[in-house]
Amino acid sequence: MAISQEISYRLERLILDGGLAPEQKIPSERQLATRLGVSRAVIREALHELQGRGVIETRHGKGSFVASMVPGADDLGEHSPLMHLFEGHPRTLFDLLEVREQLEGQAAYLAAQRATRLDRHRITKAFRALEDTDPLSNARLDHGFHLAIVEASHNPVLVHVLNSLKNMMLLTVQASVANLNPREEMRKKIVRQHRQLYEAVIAGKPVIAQKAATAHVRFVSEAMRDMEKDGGKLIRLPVNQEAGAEYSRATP
Amino acid sequence: MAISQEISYRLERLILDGGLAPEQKIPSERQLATRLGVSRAVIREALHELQGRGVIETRHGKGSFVASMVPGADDLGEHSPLMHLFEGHPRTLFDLLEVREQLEGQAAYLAAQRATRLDRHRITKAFRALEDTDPLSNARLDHGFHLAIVEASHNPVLVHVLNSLKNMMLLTVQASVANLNPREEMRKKIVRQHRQLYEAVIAGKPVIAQKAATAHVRFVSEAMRDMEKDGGKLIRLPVNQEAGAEYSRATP
DNA sequence: AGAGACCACTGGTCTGACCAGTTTTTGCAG
DNA sequence: CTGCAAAAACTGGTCAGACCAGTGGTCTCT
Repeated sequence: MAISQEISYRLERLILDGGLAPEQKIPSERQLATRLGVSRAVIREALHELQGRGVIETRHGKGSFVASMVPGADDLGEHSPLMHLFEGHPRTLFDLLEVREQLEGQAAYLAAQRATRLDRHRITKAFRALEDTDPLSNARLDHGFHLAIVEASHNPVLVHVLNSLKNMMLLTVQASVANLNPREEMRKKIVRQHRQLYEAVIAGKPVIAQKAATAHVRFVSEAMRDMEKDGGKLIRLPVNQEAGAEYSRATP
Repeated sequence: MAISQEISYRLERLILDGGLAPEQKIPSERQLATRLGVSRAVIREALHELQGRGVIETRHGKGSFVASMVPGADDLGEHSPLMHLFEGHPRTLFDLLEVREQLEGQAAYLAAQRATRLDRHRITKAFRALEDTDPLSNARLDHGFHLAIVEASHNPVLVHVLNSLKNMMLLTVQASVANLNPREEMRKKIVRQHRQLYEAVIAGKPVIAQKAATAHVRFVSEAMRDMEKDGGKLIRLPVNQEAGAEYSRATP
């Protein structure tokens, strides 16, 4: 098999397995060439192949980046993959949460089944960090906790899809906790939900973990819906890559 | 835009518009380079892009060819382009199915809840078409049926994610039915599962519909796992053709 | 006629150079 | 010291020419 193919496969595997997060920059062509001991031409051909598959995006003068959406899915268009969904559809956020509810549940289920000792350690660490922190920096830690569980599911597809959904959410409104934490009473409920989820996963109880996770997402979802109904506007972020990119970078 | 991109687009349109037939040979790299007045490197990059998209296939010493739509008569089965997903990491396909199982279930659940009269009509139409058809063209109809249900969920995110997953599957192996239908006994089981799913959705029974959908995907998944265990090769399918393309087009 | 050497294709890789955007560093002027 | 513009040091994009490695036809010699 051609070297360029092997390289493109290796890179794709790396990305699919979650080794490289969406929006993350991959090494420069010259670096890859040197590091893998091949010419730059081969690297370029491999990258073009991944580009054709929609796995990466390349920008002149900047570099190549892991595509933000599910690989193989994008129609390779010029504009952002899912932006058309957001035009004047107030439901979209809740559509996202609806799907997330399901997948977070599955992730929790699988994590309770499959978590290794290392996974449990990571989850515990993330949970502890989340427990004793000021609400301001909570968003990132909240993400870290859920991410640890998702990764413990040992399903790279699940990791990738949920990561994509989370990034999509960040493009529309700020993460859940930032919107809800201001209300002390809600904060307590969420903390309790986190604890239930945590304990179920660590104890290896799939069904309970799944229910805890779905209940948590649903709770957040409904809380947001209530907020919006009360006229409280959800915090909207500018629709550029900044938020998502920075968020990704900050949570490796 | 990069020249290599322009060329890849030009070639792709040429192929899709019928200017080049499947299995037909594409001019050699050196010829294209001379004729288009660019270096051979950019031609190679453009071709690799098309290769990544599954539009063409390239064989050392022979040339590049428009990808065939018919998977049957391929001698490439052994070292097929994307089998790498199985080498040393045989889980990936099943990771996909694992997630699909969950989401198809949710889609069925929501469809049973939310399907409008028009949705039911569409689903019924797709189901009827699927019922009385020769197994050869089944793959497309199978997609159509499931798609109708997913769309009836009225959750655009769900539609998009499932579409993505299905496209990812098409990148690795042909859709379920094409691989399983050859065994008459399995075909019957699948038909029965489809009927159960159909009736539950139309009858507006979410829980039953969900169970039918997840059971169906799981059945297919396990059947594929068995096939692979038995040494049976899964059939590969070019990406851009028929089922995949139509599936994408049908989700505006 | 058959077998094998040969040659003219094909794609695959390498090298090193230069062009074109982007970001960082530098260094001078205020 | 600050501010800002020039310069340097990145990034990917393109080009040229060379050589290696498979494929298939031809042509000769037996």
